[in-house]
Amino acid sequence: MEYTPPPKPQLSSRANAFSIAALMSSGSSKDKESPESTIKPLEQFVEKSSCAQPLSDLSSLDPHGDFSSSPSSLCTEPLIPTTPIIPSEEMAKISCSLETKELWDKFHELGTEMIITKSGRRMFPTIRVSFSGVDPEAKYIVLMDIVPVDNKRYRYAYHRSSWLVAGKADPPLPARLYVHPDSPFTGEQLLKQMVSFEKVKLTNNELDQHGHIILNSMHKYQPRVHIIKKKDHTASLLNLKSEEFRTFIFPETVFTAVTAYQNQLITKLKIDSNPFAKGFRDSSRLTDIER
Amino acid sequence: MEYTPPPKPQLSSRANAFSIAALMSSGSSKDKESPESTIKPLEQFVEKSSCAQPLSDLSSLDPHGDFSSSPSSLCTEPLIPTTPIIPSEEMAKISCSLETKELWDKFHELGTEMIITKSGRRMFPTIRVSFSGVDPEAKYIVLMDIVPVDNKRYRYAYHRSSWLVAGKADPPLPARLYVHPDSPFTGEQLLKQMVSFEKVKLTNNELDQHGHIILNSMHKYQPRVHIIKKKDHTASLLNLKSEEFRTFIFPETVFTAVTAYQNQLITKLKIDSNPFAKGFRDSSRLTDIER
DNA sequence: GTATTCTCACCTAGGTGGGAAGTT
DNA sequence: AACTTCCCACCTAGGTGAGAATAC
Repeated sequence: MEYTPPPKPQLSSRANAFSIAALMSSGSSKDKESPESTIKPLEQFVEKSSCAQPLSDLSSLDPHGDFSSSPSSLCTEPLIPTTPIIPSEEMAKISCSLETKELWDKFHELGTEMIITKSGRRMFPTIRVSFSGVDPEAKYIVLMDIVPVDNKRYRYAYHRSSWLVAGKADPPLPARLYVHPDSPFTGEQLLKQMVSFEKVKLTNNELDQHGHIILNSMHKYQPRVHIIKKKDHTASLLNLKSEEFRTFIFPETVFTAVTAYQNQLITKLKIDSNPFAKGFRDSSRLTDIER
Repeated sequence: MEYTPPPKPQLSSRANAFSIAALMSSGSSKDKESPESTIKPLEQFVEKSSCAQPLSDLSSLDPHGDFSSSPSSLCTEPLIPTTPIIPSEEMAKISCSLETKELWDKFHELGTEMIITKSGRRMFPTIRVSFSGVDPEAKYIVLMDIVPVDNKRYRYAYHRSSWLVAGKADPPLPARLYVHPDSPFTGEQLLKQMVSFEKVKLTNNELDQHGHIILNSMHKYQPRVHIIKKKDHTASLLNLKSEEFRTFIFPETVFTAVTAYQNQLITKLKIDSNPFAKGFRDSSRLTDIER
């Protein structure tokens, strides 16, 4: 039951918060303290997305609903953004697959929850993706963000073990991008190794200074993976328009942010599949007498 | 006594072995398995060094000899390489200081030893440097290597607690470069943050496949730090000639590679200053009775 | 009542030198 | 006799959910 990542070599990752400005100006900024004021809204990316699903279509709460009918973890279909933008022929070739799909599917069947804390909590399962169709000689920036699925707030009805709409969403929080810390990648690297977002952390602290992704508790979210082809001579935010984007969404990775697990089956699956929670597995807990 | 690095923000580092070819072709190769055959001899870099001390002058074994008379950890003097090469005006401005000088000095007084193992052992103390005089807008590759100080093999005379020459050096080993895994750096990053080589590992395994630095046991070595200004359009080994180099040597970081500590005072200083060895400090060891 | 925060035992992952055992 | 290898107890560093305490 414990989840062990497949043998494909992985790139390590380091926690890393980026503003678009820093990203574009240095090409590979590793500064951890990008000032909050320079972080630009997600929409700058969304408008250029080539594979972005209209998020209003993703609002099903039923864990056996729209998402579970998604046949594949490979996102290759160009979807219709509000302002349709056709990717270049070259970018259209790129595909991206979710390496951890099996485990995500198990969680998705139950209704995935992710803990958010003040200091930041990792996601489990981890988002790990592989790319194909990239140019081995080119350089790419790979990043992740997490966007609201709908405009609702939820609560969990323990007596019937299901999620209910509890009202309108809380005010939106500062949108943050998690640029994969090994960016920029060469296309050659992307073809050889999977990209793991294991170090990304989620927080409910609106004033977070660590660059973690800020979410509202009891709201439903969709992680997204973006890839940008980097041009060597682009060195400022102004050149952002000339970058080329693709956005990939894996519907089985949708989750509800919580400060404590609601569904006990989710707790059990986390304990059984996350190596760090091994101490809570039945066989290793001390009984009252042993203690 | 325990050494805590100063508060200046650090860049994390990841283990990383580079061939020059990979370094130059991708700009920032993160491939961990550079084929041995592509690793080029150190001399490609040495010939371009602007601050390389003639290593034959560094052969003193007496821990109170030449090195301790070195007045400063700031290496700014251009020294005379075999083929003198004048650094560009711009590169000549760069200076580099050893952030961990105080601790290195303590070890150097006793005669620093570094453990080498088959699987690779970290250095302690760690080499941590700060740069000044770099161009904030430029990109730099920062790397480290470790070169023999002389052509001798040594042994330790326990009864007199001193090192003796034991003969001629063993055959030289494949020279390896440790490119700092956060390379390339922007000049801006280098001015803000120190560069730490904490992840570099030393091995005595000539067939090492992990990219660790290979050393002969009972030989004396000098670590060196190199900085290369990276030009965006250079993308192959052929362009290496057009890169600009500076090399910095901190004589207080010279050490003898060993498979087990020889000088008990070195062991004691390691135990007292390396947090990972805390278990061996007097106060925390169990007596026979307690055990 | 519901949601959040905090501390804790219990893990993973991996860096230490000691010391026994092995090699040359 | 000198040197190397291997396993080990003991650390650092930090990721888990439980459950009590607190906040709203």
